[in-house]
Amino acid sequence: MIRRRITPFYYFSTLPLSATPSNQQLHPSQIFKCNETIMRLAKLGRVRDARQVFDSIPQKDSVTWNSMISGYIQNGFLKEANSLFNAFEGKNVRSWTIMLTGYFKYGLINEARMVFESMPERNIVSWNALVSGYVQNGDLRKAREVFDDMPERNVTSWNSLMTGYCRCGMMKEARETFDRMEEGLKNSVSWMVIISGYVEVKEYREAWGVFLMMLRTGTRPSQALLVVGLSAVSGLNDLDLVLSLRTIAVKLGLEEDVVVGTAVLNAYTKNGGAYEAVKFFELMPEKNEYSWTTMIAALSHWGKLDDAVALYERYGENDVAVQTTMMSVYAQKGDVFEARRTFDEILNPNVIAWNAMISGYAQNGMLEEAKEMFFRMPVRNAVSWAAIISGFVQNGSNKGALDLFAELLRTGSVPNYWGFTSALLACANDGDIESGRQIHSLTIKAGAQNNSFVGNGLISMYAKCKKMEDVSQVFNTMRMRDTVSWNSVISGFLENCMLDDAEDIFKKMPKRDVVSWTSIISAYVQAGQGETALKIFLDMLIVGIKPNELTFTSLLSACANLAAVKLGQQCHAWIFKYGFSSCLCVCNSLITMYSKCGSIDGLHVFEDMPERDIVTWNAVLTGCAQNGLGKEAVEVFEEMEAAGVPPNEISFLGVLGACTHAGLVEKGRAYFNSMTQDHGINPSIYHYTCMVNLLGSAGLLSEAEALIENMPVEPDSVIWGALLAACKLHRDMEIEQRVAERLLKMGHKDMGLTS
DNA sequence: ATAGGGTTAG
Repeated sequence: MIRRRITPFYYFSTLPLSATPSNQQLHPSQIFKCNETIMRLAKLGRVRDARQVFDSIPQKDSVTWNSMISGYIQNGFLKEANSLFNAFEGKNVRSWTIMLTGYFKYGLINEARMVFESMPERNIVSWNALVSGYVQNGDLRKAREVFDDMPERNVTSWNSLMTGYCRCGMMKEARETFDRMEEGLKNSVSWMVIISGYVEVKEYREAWGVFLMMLRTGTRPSQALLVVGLSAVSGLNDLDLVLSLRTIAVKLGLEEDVVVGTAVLNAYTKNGGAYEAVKFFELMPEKNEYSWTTMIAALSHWGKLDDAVALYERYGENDVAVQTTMMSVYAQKGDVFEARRTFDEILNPNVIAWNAMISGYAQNGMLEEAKEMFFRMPVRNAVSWAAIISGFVQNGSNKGALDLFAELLRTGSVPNYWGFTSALLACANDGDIESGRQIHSLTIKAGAQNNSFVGNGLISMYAKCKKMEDVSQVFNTMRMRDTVSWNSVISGFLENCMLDDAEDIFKKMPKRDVVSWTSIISAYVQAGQGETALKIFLDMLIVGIKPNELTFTSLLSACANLAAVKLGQQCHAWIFKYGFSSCLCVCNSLITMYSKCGSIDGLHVFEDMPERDIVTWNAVLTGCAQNGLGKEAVEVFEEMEAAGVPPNEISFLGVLGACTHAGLVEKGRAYFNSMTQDHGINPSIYHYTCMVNLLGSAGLLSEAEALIENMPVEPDSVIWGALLAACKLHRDMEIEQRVAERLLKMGHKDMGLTS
């Protein structure tokens, strides 16, 4: 919102207005200046001031009238625009065209069409405005109809139609239109529309192909085209291409240009060129808020949160985009108060900033605060809905999410597809088929059922509720079926243990992506068919799909279960090749795989890791313990504590097992006691079983028996079995007798074989 | 008066 102020004198200082009686003649150049003032004021949102100038002009020309009408339209005053239009006796084609675009701008398609029909004369610009109006309102059929009916067409007509196809993701039609254009007719906008259209639908190869085509025609790329080319390259994962575009930029004298520079920076960050990006950023001769935002956001995406903070402190200025990025950095660090402080520093927070704050709270489990912000924010959009509802879903409060969804319905708002998708996710998680069906019918009422996101949400919801007939029904009637839809059906079948059906769909789908391949691979891993999983993985490499971290995690778990260390090593090589050797979860799986295969190579992985989490430490710890390296495991545990990583339940299971192997009874006791005392973790039955093993193997059988008798959890057959085995080992007939009786009572006759 | 262009929230 732009606040209206009293018009300062200097706006009129060039005009003789205040001193001039309104009937005095103005020189044409003075009228020209007045007209300019009207346009400038309208652009600033100061329509009333513009109107004052308008009224004070004694002889208005057609530009004066048209500027004022257009000024009203720009600021949403359609009624005023219309009455001025009606009052204007000398209206010309331009006046009519302004009204036409005005009605289209606010979605009043019928009114716009009526203006067009009543026009006394039309030129090519009015026809183009009609095409573009339909395009902007998403009515491609009408746009095409008008385009075909036009008496003549120029480059703008063609570009408008193409823009329409691109906005609807109809790239085939867009390309046909582009190819139908005469070579000489194409201008830089035509190239831009088609290239950015491909980028929009993530068809970066195609986008880059067209860019190269353009270079071959000898077209000299403008600054904007270079930027679009860079955005195409940013999806291709090829740093050499970035370099080649930089070379072109140098040739065009645009290498120092901030906008081009920021696009280069962005391309580096999106292509995994972390080193290049940082170097380029530091050497940029001019940086603006866009450059800083891009660099900080990239650091944040790479998980280098502290570097992001450091860079922000270097920036030292206030800019909404930079601050918004920082809010999400702080939220990711778990420092939600710093995020809030940053938000409070923003002078005029926009929707994006509000949304960042909402999801920041939601990410940190502060749902009440998120909700408070949500209801307090001045303008809500699609993301606000998604943020708050999915915040509730992520915090396990599916009911809360659905209540919120209902509350939003009560406010009379019609949810958009993001709102629907989040609500459907809540139903899916909750297995709430009733609400799911209700939302399904709401999507149809709202005309959102053809949206691919909504459709995919419906598929997942029905799949989670085990309603596979409904899954098929939704899938078969979907208009916009994308790879995600196919993938959702596959994972639906897999969740319902229908591996054959899943494979059937996998074979039928037109375009398989990483997710499709990975889900089918992990399905075979989970079904215990590691060899098949590996075979499918090889097929995936052959067809040229780049695996992701999840693919490798699944694969490694297959290797681990097969104890196939050779294959595991082969995976390790692939992981290097595809650049996942620093990925936390992949490294964690590698460690687990090596230790389950009885190899110590996991320790090398561990040593080279740039960052470690609790899972990493536990993997090494239990790996050592399971491979008989009891002493080493204890060392790892101590190292972990020294590194400031608080141990969890699993760490204690590992270290207690290690103590048993190494015969460290005292140490084991101390760790067991520190669990509750120092870490506030209540020992589970498994921890007690570890203790029984520890005491039992040391021959402290009565102490072990007492421990079982006095523990706060119900003993099971496993823990008694452990004690029984220890009794047999140490030939303690008395306790063995008692334990055997206990086991017999529990209905287990031969527990001596366990443990 | 009609067509296009770098960053940020999920």
